[in-house]
Amino acid sequence: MPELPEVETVVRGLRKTVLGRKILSVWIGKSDFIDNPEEFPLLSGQTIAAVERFGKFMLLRLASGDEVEAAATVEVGQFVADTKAPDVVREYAASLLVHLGMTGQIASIAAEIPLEKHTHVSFTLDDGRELRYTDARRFGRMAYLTAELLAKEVEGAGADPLEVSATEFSQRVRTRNSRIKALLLDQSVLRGVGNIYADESLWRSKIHPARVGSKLSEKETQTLRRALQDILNRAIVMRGSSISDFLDANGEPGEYQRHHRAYGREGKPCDRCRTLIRRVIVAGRSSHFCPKCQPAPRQRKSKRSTRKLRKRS
DNA sequence: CTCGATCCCTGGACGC
DNA sequence: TGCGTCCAGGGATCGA
Repeated sequence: MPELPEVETVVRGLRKTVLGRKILSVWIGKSDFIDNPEEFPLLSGQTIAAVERFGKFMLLRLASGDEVEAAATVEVGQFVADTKAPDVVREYAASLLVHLGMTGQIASIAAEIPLEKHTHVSFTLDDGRELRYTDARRFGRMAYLTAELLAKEVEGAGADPLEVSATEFSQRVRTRNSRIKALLLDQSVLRGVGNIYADESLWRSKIHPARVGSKLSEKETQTLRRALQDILNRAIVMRGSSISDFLDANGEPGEYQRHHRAYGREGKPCDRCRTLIRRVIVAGRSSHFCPKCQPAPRQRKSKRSTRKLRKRS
């Protein structure tokens, strides 16, 4: 599932393949994952002036006519820190927002190659290729946004986990009574973290996923922040984790899944203490952790000590 | 504020 | 071979 490192990997790939390309026409198949498919014809004639990442979102910045020239000065293939994105947003009149959801893929494909079964959007480009969006489960999202709508979209977004300061991270985590796993996954707390990197960073920092944010010590909180940043950076270098069907913009898998220590390792020995990794549901998501290295919190306040087992008919 | 439940969607794993 | 069932999960939404 594409999280920050996977999205960053795709973005870097797209910068090499579609930056500066002009969109000639748009084809849409199924459109129930698109906010405003009826506006997509407006993309025709526009040029992809920049490709940016904002949390798990990708933004294809569009320019028409005069704007193209100005946009030509945008640095190519260079990492663009996105902490200032809310400001940068207004420099483009329009943007295409793309969220890969669980199974989304986007890439520049030679036009003569037949569409795949679940390709739902295809942009014809001026280099004879097509920028295609493929997404079997359609948990992804696309939207054509004016600068104004994009600003609204981005409003209230969490901090960039790679840029967040020690102070801000602490403030965002230690003032909350939610469990840390939920906080890490909450895009209004941090933008870009998903299930894999939440579990990996908690394992690294030896924090149980059900611990409550406000009950973490400052030291634990900063250990977590450093672990998260280090893991995300390493994952980016390895071009993300290929679980299920993540492929980058060149159709190639990432390598970071080989380095997972908790995620997907239920029943396997912890790399630190050999205790078997466990999987439980926290915040509605499966959470992998070492029961020894990541001790469970005392107890959570609950109305009934007996928990109801969900019945299945 | 925080929680759990539910829904969206489809492929893949598994049981029979 | 084929069918039914369950599960995965990001995010929105709703009621408690």
